[in-house]
Amino acid sequence: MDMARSQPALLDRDRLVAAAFALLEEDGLEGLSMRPLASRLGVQAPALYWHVADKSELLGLMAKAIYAVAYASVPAAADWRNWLLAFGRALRTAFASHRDGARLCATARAPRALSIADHAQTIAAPLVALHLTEQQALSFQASVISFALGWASFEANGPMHDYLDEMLDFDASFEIGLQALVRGFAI
Amino acid sequence: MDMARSQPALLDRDRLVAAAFALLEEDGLEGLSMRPLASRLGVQAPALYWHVADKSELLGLMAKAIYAVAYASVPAAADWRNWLLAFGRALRTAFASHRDGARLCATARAPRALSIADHAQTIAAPLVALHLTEQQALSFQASVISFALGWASFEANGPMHDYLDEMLDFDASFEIGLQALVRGFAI
DNA sequence: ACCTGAACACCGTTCAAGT
DNA sequence: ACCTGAACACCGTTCAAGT
Repeated sequence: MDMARSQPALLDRDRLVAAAFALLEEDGLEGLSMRPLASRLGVQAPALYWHVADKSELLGLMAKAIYAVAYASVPAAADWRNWLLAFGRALRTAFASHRDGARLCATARAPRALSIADHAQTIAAPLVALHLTEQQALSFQASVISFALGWASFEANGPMHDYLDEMLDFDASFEIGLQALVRGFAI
Repeated sequence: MDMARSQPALLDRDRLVAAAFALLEEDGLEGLSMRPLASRLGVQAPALYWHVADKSELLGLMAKAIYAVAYASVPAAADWRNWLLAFGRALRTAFASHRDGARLCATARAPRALSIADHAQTIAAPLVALHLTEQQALSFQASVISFALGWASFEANGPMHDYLDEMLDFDASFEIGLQALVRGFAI
């Protein structure tokens, strides 16, 4: 009835996270605060706390979304090494696809997992399908994530980037490191 | 003369950074703020801005100190692979030796380097002495730092740590990743 | 069930002024 | 040269109260 209120419709976690990403893009991680986020959603700041326990939960949801994109964009692979290579590249892309994405993921506390064992299985699944044990799958994945996250952190660090840019080919060196890592895993 | 004022003596950057580390240990990265830091030094908050341009410079100095400890603790090595292995372990130890050390280093912007070329040479020196080119030295080091920083970030992430602790041996998996990485570098 | 208004206890930083 | 006092423009979060 009231078409004048063109704004909100529904305020759920998904809209909240989407608006948070938009704000992140515009103002960076330091600009991502509750009051501007609320006003972007046509609402007062305390309203956000109905949908989310606190800011750190929001950051956790954002990090989770970034990882989800990376996992989803790994194509089917012929063997576990190729899966890990594609996963590493997908992670780097996912971190770089949002302003301060790497810093966000390095800062964010992991969202409380539902069932621990279930979740581990889900994460390990694509590698277990390619004949790794669950232990190996988790261990190798942890290494690839660490490498990609650390690398993306450096790349996004302004002064560090400018400093290294003159003597380092970021794309080529990332590729060298990733391939060294994945090739070095023994089973 | 005035022994009652047992406090400050001198307020220089070194005392500032030392106090900041002490505060970090007690209250973590979110507790590291300018007013408590100042009062710990027996001074008002604005006084800090005489010694440091802003908080991000302070964080940069802290990160630099952590890296300096890691570099200094790498023993002489017989070849560049062993140097990189020792460096990777030293980094992990250095990050873990302060509460939120990894998050601090992932967040901090690099301090403005003096002379770019000089600094690169200094950093590359131990590896160049072991017969790598400066390009290789910087590239391989960047990969090892990325891996160690990313790994330490995970390890320090409370929920993530608890979640993975049941099915992952952190020490062993770090060693596997580091060795895979360093062994994989070709020259 | 979902949101507002008002408040609490903080932040980082600037700047005139003191010594 | 080094520091204080006071202020500005913010924070995250709680909580009673509204609808």
